[in-house]
Amino acid sequence: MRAFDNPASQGPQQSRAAGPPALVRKLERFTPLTVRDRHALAHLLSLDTRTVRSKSPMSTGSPANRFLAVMLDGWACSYRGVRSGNPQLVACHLPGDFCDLQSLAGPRPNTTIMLSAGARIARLSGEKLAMLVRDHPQIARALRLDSQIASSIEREWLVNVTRRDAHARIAHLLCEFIVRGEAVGCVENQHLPCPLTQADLANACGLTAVHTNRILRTLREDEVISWRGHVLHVQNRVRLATRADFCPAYLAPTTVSSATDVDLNWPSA
Amino acid sequence: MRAFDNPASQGPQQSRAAGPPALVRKLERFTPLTVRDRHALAHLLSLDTRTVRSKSPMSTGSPANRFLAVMLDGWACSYRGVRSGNPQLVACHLPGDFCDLQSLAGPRPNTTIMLSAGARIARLSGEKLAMLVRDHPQIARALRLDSQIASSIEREWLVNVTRRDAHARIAHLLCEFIVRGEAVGCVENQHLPCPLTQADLANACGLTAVHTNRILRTLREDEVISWRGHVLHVQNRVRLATRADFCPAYLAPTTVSSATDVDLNWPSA
DNA sequence: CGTACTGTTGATCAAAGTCAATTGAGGTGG
DNA sequence: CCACCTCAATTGACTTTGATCAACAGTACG
Repeated sequence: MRAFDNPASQGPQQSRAAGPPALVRKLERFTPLTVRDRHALAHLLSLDTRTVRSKSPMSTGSPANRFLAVMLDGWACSYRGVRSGNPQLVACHLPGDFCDLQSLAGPRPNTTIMLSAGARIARLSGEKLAMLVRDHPQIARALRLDSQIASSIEREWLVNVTRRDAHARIAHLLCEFIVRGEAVGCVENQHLPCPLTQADLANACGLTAVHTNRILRTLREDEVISWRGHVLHVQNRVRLATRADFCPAYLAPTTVSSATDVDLNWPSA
Repeated sequence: MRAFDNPASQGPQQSRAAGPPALVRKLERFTPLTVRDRHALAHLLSLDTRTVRSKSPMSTGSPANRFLAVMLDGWACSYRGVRSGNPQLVACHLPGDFCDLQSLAGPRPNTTIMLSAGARIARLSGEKLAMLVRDHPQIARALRLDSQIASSIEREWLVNVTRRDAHARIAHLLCEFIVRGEAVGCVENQHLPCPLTQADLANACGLTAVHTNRILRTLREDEVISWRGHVLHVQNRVRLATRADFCPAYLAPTTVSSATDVDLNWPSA
């Protein structure tokens, strides 16, 4: 079996309704885009797409021909391996997310990116991306804000695993998923397609799969969430957020006066 | 007592010998700099400096007048507070490090940066930084690489607290400090000035101060390290690295072909 | 010279890990 | 279409790591 189907084929399970690409949808939350912006972006995301049938590792291209992946559909997970023990899940990439901007510069040591079954990605060369941000300042601005959020999320994960008990960790991660999913239109009626296994969830939270299972059980028994067939359903959002000590501020763009925004945190060559 | 002494004064304890600023030294490890580059950088770092006498929080400026701090001497720590419990130490800034590039865009929610006693910083406005990277492409390139490493470190901390036991966590953090310290010329004969308290160390590793203390004791008893008067001394580096499962790859710049380096991961406005 | 951190040690306890066995579901090949 | 195989989920019994509570010593600094 090939890992990739032919570029034109569709994944077995669509987790997003048709419409603008998730990335476009997300960026428009940050800054208004012109029709031209939206068009350019959508076009770029349609040039070189791939769909995987089953869960499989993703390459970021050869050293000479590196590319950046944008999630169109399905999820990806970045794992960081260590000598002993399970790999650590360090990031989840939902539709509309970049699979680690930094991977353009080269693969990170000891980390692998796994695509969920049925995931669809768009591949972007560095040149294409550079052209895009050069010709579309609003998109560039939105991308900066988005990448700030991505780094904010990584930081929150660190806080999550160190400062919260197992119960709150799981709850917090689920809250994050729901909010991120909403931002890209993946949530319908509190239902979010989520291809992670319980072991993944455990690895993200620094717990064992066994313990994670028990916690999910109590969340189910308390009718806070249910999780059947790779779909997370949040039944009682308030209770979930309370248990998680969840504060969504880290997922919102830092409101930046346009004066200080220009070109600062992203020095260009 | 004022938090800041007058700009020209020296801190009470110099942790670095005189010479080029730590930042210059660090950047030169990435890419060769011209005399002009070095000069511009050193000049910029001399324009607006501050020294604190005692441990104190650092502001990143008013919304209208934000600045970026570069460590010249001493350390800074970024703490992320949570509702219940100790703040989490999310990053340490050694001489030559930026105190969170992102802070230029605005303060991060719930995080505070503390300067160690005797720390000296240079303050950089966004405009100044933008000019610098525009006029000095080699510096810009080095800054990109450096910021990649900074993000790599944050990721490693996540792995550290989730995938290693208390003993290895502490050892790993100390290994990191030594390697980072060496890169900026702060280590002399395996001695590194380190203003952290045991409680800080504990907060960085997701442990309690009590437990951290016990672990430091065993490390001392085994003659792996000693830690007296805010100076860390690594007596047996191999043993420390072994206990830590330490692999310094994440602290080294990803070797990047110059073809893919340009302007990609740092889209400019 | 006292006040407030910081470091140190002991005793006890609980949260989460480990080991092990079983069930269930989805995909594969005959 | 069914038998089979693998992976994911589930549950129980037991263990251990590191947290918690408490008290005290050393040290820096105003």
